[in-house]
This record gives sequence, structure tokens and C-alpha cells, in this order.
Amino acid sequence: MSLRLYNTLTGQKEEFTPLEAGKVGMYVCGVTVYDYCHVGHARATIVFDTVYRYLQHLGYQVNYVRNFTDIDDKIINRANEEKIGWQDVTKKYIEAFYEDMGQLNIAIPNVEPKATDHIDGMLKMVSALIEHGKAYEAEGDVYFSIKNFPEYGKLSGRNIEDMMAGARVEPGEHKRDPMDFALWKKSKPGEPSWDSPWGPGRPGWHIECSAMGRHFLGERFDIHGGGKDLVFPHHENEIAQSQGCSGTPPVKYWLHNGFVNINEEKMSKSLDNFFTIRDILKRYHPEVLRLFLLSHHYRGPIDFADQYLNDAEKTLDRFYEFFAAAQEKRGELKVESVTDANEGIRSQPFIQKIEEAMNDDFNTAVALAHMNEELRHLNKAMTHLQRKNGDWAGFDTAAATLKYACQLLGFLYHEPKDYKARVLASKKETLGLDVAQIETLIAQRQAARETKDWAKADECRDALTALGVVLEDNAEGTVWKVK
RNA sequence: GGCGCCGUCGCCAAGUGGCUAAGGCCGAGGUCUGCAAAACCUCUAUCGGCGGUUCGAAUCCGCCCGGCGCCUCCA
Repeated sequence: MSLRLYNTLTGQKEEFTPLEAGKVGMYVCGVTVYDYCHVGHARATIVFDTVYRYLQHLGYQVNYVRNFTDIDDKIINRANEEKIGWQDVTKKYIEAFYEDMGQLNIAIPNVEPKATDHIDGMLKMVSALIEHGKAYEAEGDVYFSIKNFPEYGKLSGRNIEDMMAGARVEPGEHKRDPMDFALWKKSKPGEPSWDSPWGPGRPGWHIECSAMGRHFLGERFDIHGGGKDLVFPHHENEIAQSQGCSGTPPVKYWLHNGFVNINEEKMSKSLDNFFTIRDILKRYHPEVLRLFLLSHHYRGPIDFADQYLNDAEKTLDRFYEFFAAAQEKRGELKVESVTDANEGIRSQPFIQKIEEAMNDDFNTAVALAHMNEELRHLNKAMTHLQRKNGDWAGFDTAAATLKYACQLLGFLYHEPKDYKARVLASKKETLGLDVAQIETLIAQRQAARETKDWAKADECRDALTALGVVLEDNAEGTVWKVK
């Protein structure tokens, strides 16, 4: 079975056939760097990171481009508010982006262009659009002329007449039609500006992505991704601009991820109901956030709440506990032992089930269901083999294969002990745990157990339970964790 | 107002015409254990409502109820 994906352009799932066999060109709209990223940004980034990883797993040579919008009204406003240069704003938040996304184990795209490095390409496109009669200059601004692009609206399923009726021209604009949008904006005094045939100014937002996509991936490429909120007008405008220049639709498959909601409302700055990635990572391991987001289909909405993260954390704990136990018994599980050749891992029946799920429009939720089942089977097998002292060969391969699948979805990248340590550290922080007190109680309990004073031992454990600490007695001694 | 999406077990969430409606969390019982924990086993839904199409629908159509998104910057 081959990869099928939902194309916003056609409104249905389609078989994926790249323009050039074996290769995929993919452009994903990145962030505007004027503030810290929130969980909504994390979702979009993780979703397309997963798409990227999966396409590579399938053997495609992927050219993945994800941009930074580093010139924009919001950036200028932020710079004015903080009384610093706009480049200081973008530098700061690009660094923050890398810190946050690094924590989330986002693979680095092949190219991460900044809009301001591609002004020339934008100017060329704008000039070409004017030459083709698709755009016009008006007092230093340049606008795209909607009525000269009859296909406008095909991505978002709108028609021009309906939109015209509800559209308004803002004061100070010089549009011929209300729906026309800016390709180039005349700059106000003191604002960042670049020279152009129409005087000093800066690019409109939409032309940035068109120019960067075209520069790195050509006039036509395979996949363009972004959040659902970009369908209109951003991506609609990209099509108009790019096709207006080249005469050909720029993108074969348009993919859009759903929102992150808080109490079923879209997370956004204006509603002031957002959590930044760094806020969340103070309390939860990055892989918890990733697992939570991938336990839902990427196109649907996700409601965000601590309770759901707690559920995801329990699931992730199970995986790490299994691999901790498996490594203790079997040594390091080398994924390489079954992945010397990509064909090797892909021939595994379990991976074929994962592929079947992922091939259906990246159904990570179903893939995770298979992984949970496999985890259960392997836990059972591990117990059984240990008791019977059986042949572990099949187990080793299966465990390494499961690990490969986990990593395909971007988690299980840490040593189990490091994972546990980090989770514990953040819990200690948030719950204000006194480790010395806990260890004293454990020692007292251990002493009581050695004299078989079970009442005293249980008393110690009850005290720990009250602190939120759970004990686990095993062959090596007693380990504790936070409930 | 225009366009579109969603409503599946206590909670989260797959499934969109036909095997017993995945999986996770929580809960109950059990195996193991000094007792626990972990792990494993077993159990827990007929799919918002009504009507229709069909041999057959959670899945298609219609109406209704409830929730949300885009239409302005937004992942």
C-alpha cells in the first residue's frame, strides 16, 4: 500500500506521487519571529517534522524548506515596544525558536531561509507580476489584482464575488478592488526598508513564502504545509502570486494541520489563552508534549489541558520502563542491528503495520495504538523468557524494531535513566519534594523490612505515599518515583 | 451573512458502508508480591437526536440540537 494524503486543494485523500521519482520538495510555513512559540506552533512544527521523518523512512530524498518570517508589522511593533532594533527582536526569537524546537527534537530542515535574505527574489516576482498584468503599483505600494486571477479562491473554496461583498478597504490603502492584497508596502519613516522600483519599502507577507519556495524548490514542488489558519488568505495568495509568475500551480499537495484549543477555543494571542512551549517544558518532558500531540490525527483540533498531558506522560513512562528493563536484561538495544538496510527494518511485520497506519494520511494515532499493543506483547514476552530462560533472539529484534518505530515518531531518543531523571527533576521542582526526607524514609522502611517489621515498613510507605511518592521493590533494591 | 469542521465507553481518541467499534487513562476482579508497585490476564460503549437510502450505516442523505474554525494578523 502506498502513501495517501489529504490534499486541501481537492478536499480528498490522494495517492502521493512525487513530481520526480524518489524525491520530495516540501515547504512549510515557519514562524514570524516576534515572540516565544506557543503550543500551537509546536503542533505545526511537530506534525511536519513527523511528515518529514516518515517520507525519509519511505526512502524519499526530501528537500525540506522551513522559513522564518523576519520582517513584519508585529516585529516592528515589538521592536518599538522594547525600544530595540527590529533585528534584535528577530535574532532573539530565532534563538528562542531553536532552543524550544531543539528540546522537542525537531529535525533540522535542509534549508531555513529568512525572508530578509530573499528580498531580491521577491522584487523580481513583484516586477514579473506587474509585467504580466497581475499587479499594479499605487503610490509606492504594489497590489496583486485579484480580478486578473480567475482561479483565486480555489484552495479555500471561496468565490471572489462573495468575498468582495464583505471586504473593506482600510483607510490609507490604494487598492483598486477590496480583495487585492499587498505585494510590496511603502515604508513609513523610520521603518526598515529596501530599495525597489516603486521606492523604499518592504515585502508583503505572502510574497515572502512564494519567493523562498520558488528559490529553493522551483516553480512547482510536491508538498506545502502549514496551519489551517493559513489556508486563507496566505496560501491562497501564494498560489495567486506563484502561478501568476510561472503560469503553473506551484504546489501539488497542500497539507494543513488543525489547531490546539484551550477549552475548545483556538489558542491565540488575542484570546490570551496560550501556553508557550517553554512554560510547558518546565513541567513536562518534551517527548510528553510530542506524544500527546501525535496521539491525535494531525488535521483535527486538539484540546489542550494538563490532564491530557498527564495521560500522555503515563504512556511514555511505560515505554521507557520497558526499554529500561529490556536493556538491563539484554544490553543496549541497537536499532542498527535490524536497520543496516532500510529494507531490513521495513520488512518487519510490525513496521508494515506502522506503515499501513502512516500511509493513511499520517495516522499517528493508529500507529501509536499498534505500538502500545506491541509494547504489551513484548512485556509479556520478556517476563516469559526470563522465567523460562528462553531464546531471546526474536525478542531483541522485536524490541529494537519497536524502538525504531518510536523514534520514527520522534520520541524515545533518551536513555531511560536520563528520561527518568529529567521527569523527576521537574516534579521535584513543581511539587517541592524533599529528596533527603524521602531517602530517609526509604532507608527506615528498608531497615524495618529486614527485621520483618511489616507494620513499621508500611508506616514508612504510607508517609511516602502521602508525599506523592510511589515505591517499587525489585531485585536490586527499592526505587521510587513520583505518582 | 458566506464557506467549512466536529459531536464515538467516566476522560482522551482511531474508525467514515459489512469481520467481535483500535489504542491510552481511570475503575473492578485476578496472577505475582510480606503487603504493595510495576508487568501481565479478564471485564466495562452500538456511536448527539429524529427520519430516510441500503440486504446491511457510527460510517451516505435530510432535518434538528450542541460545539468550533476561517472570512483581519495568526501554526
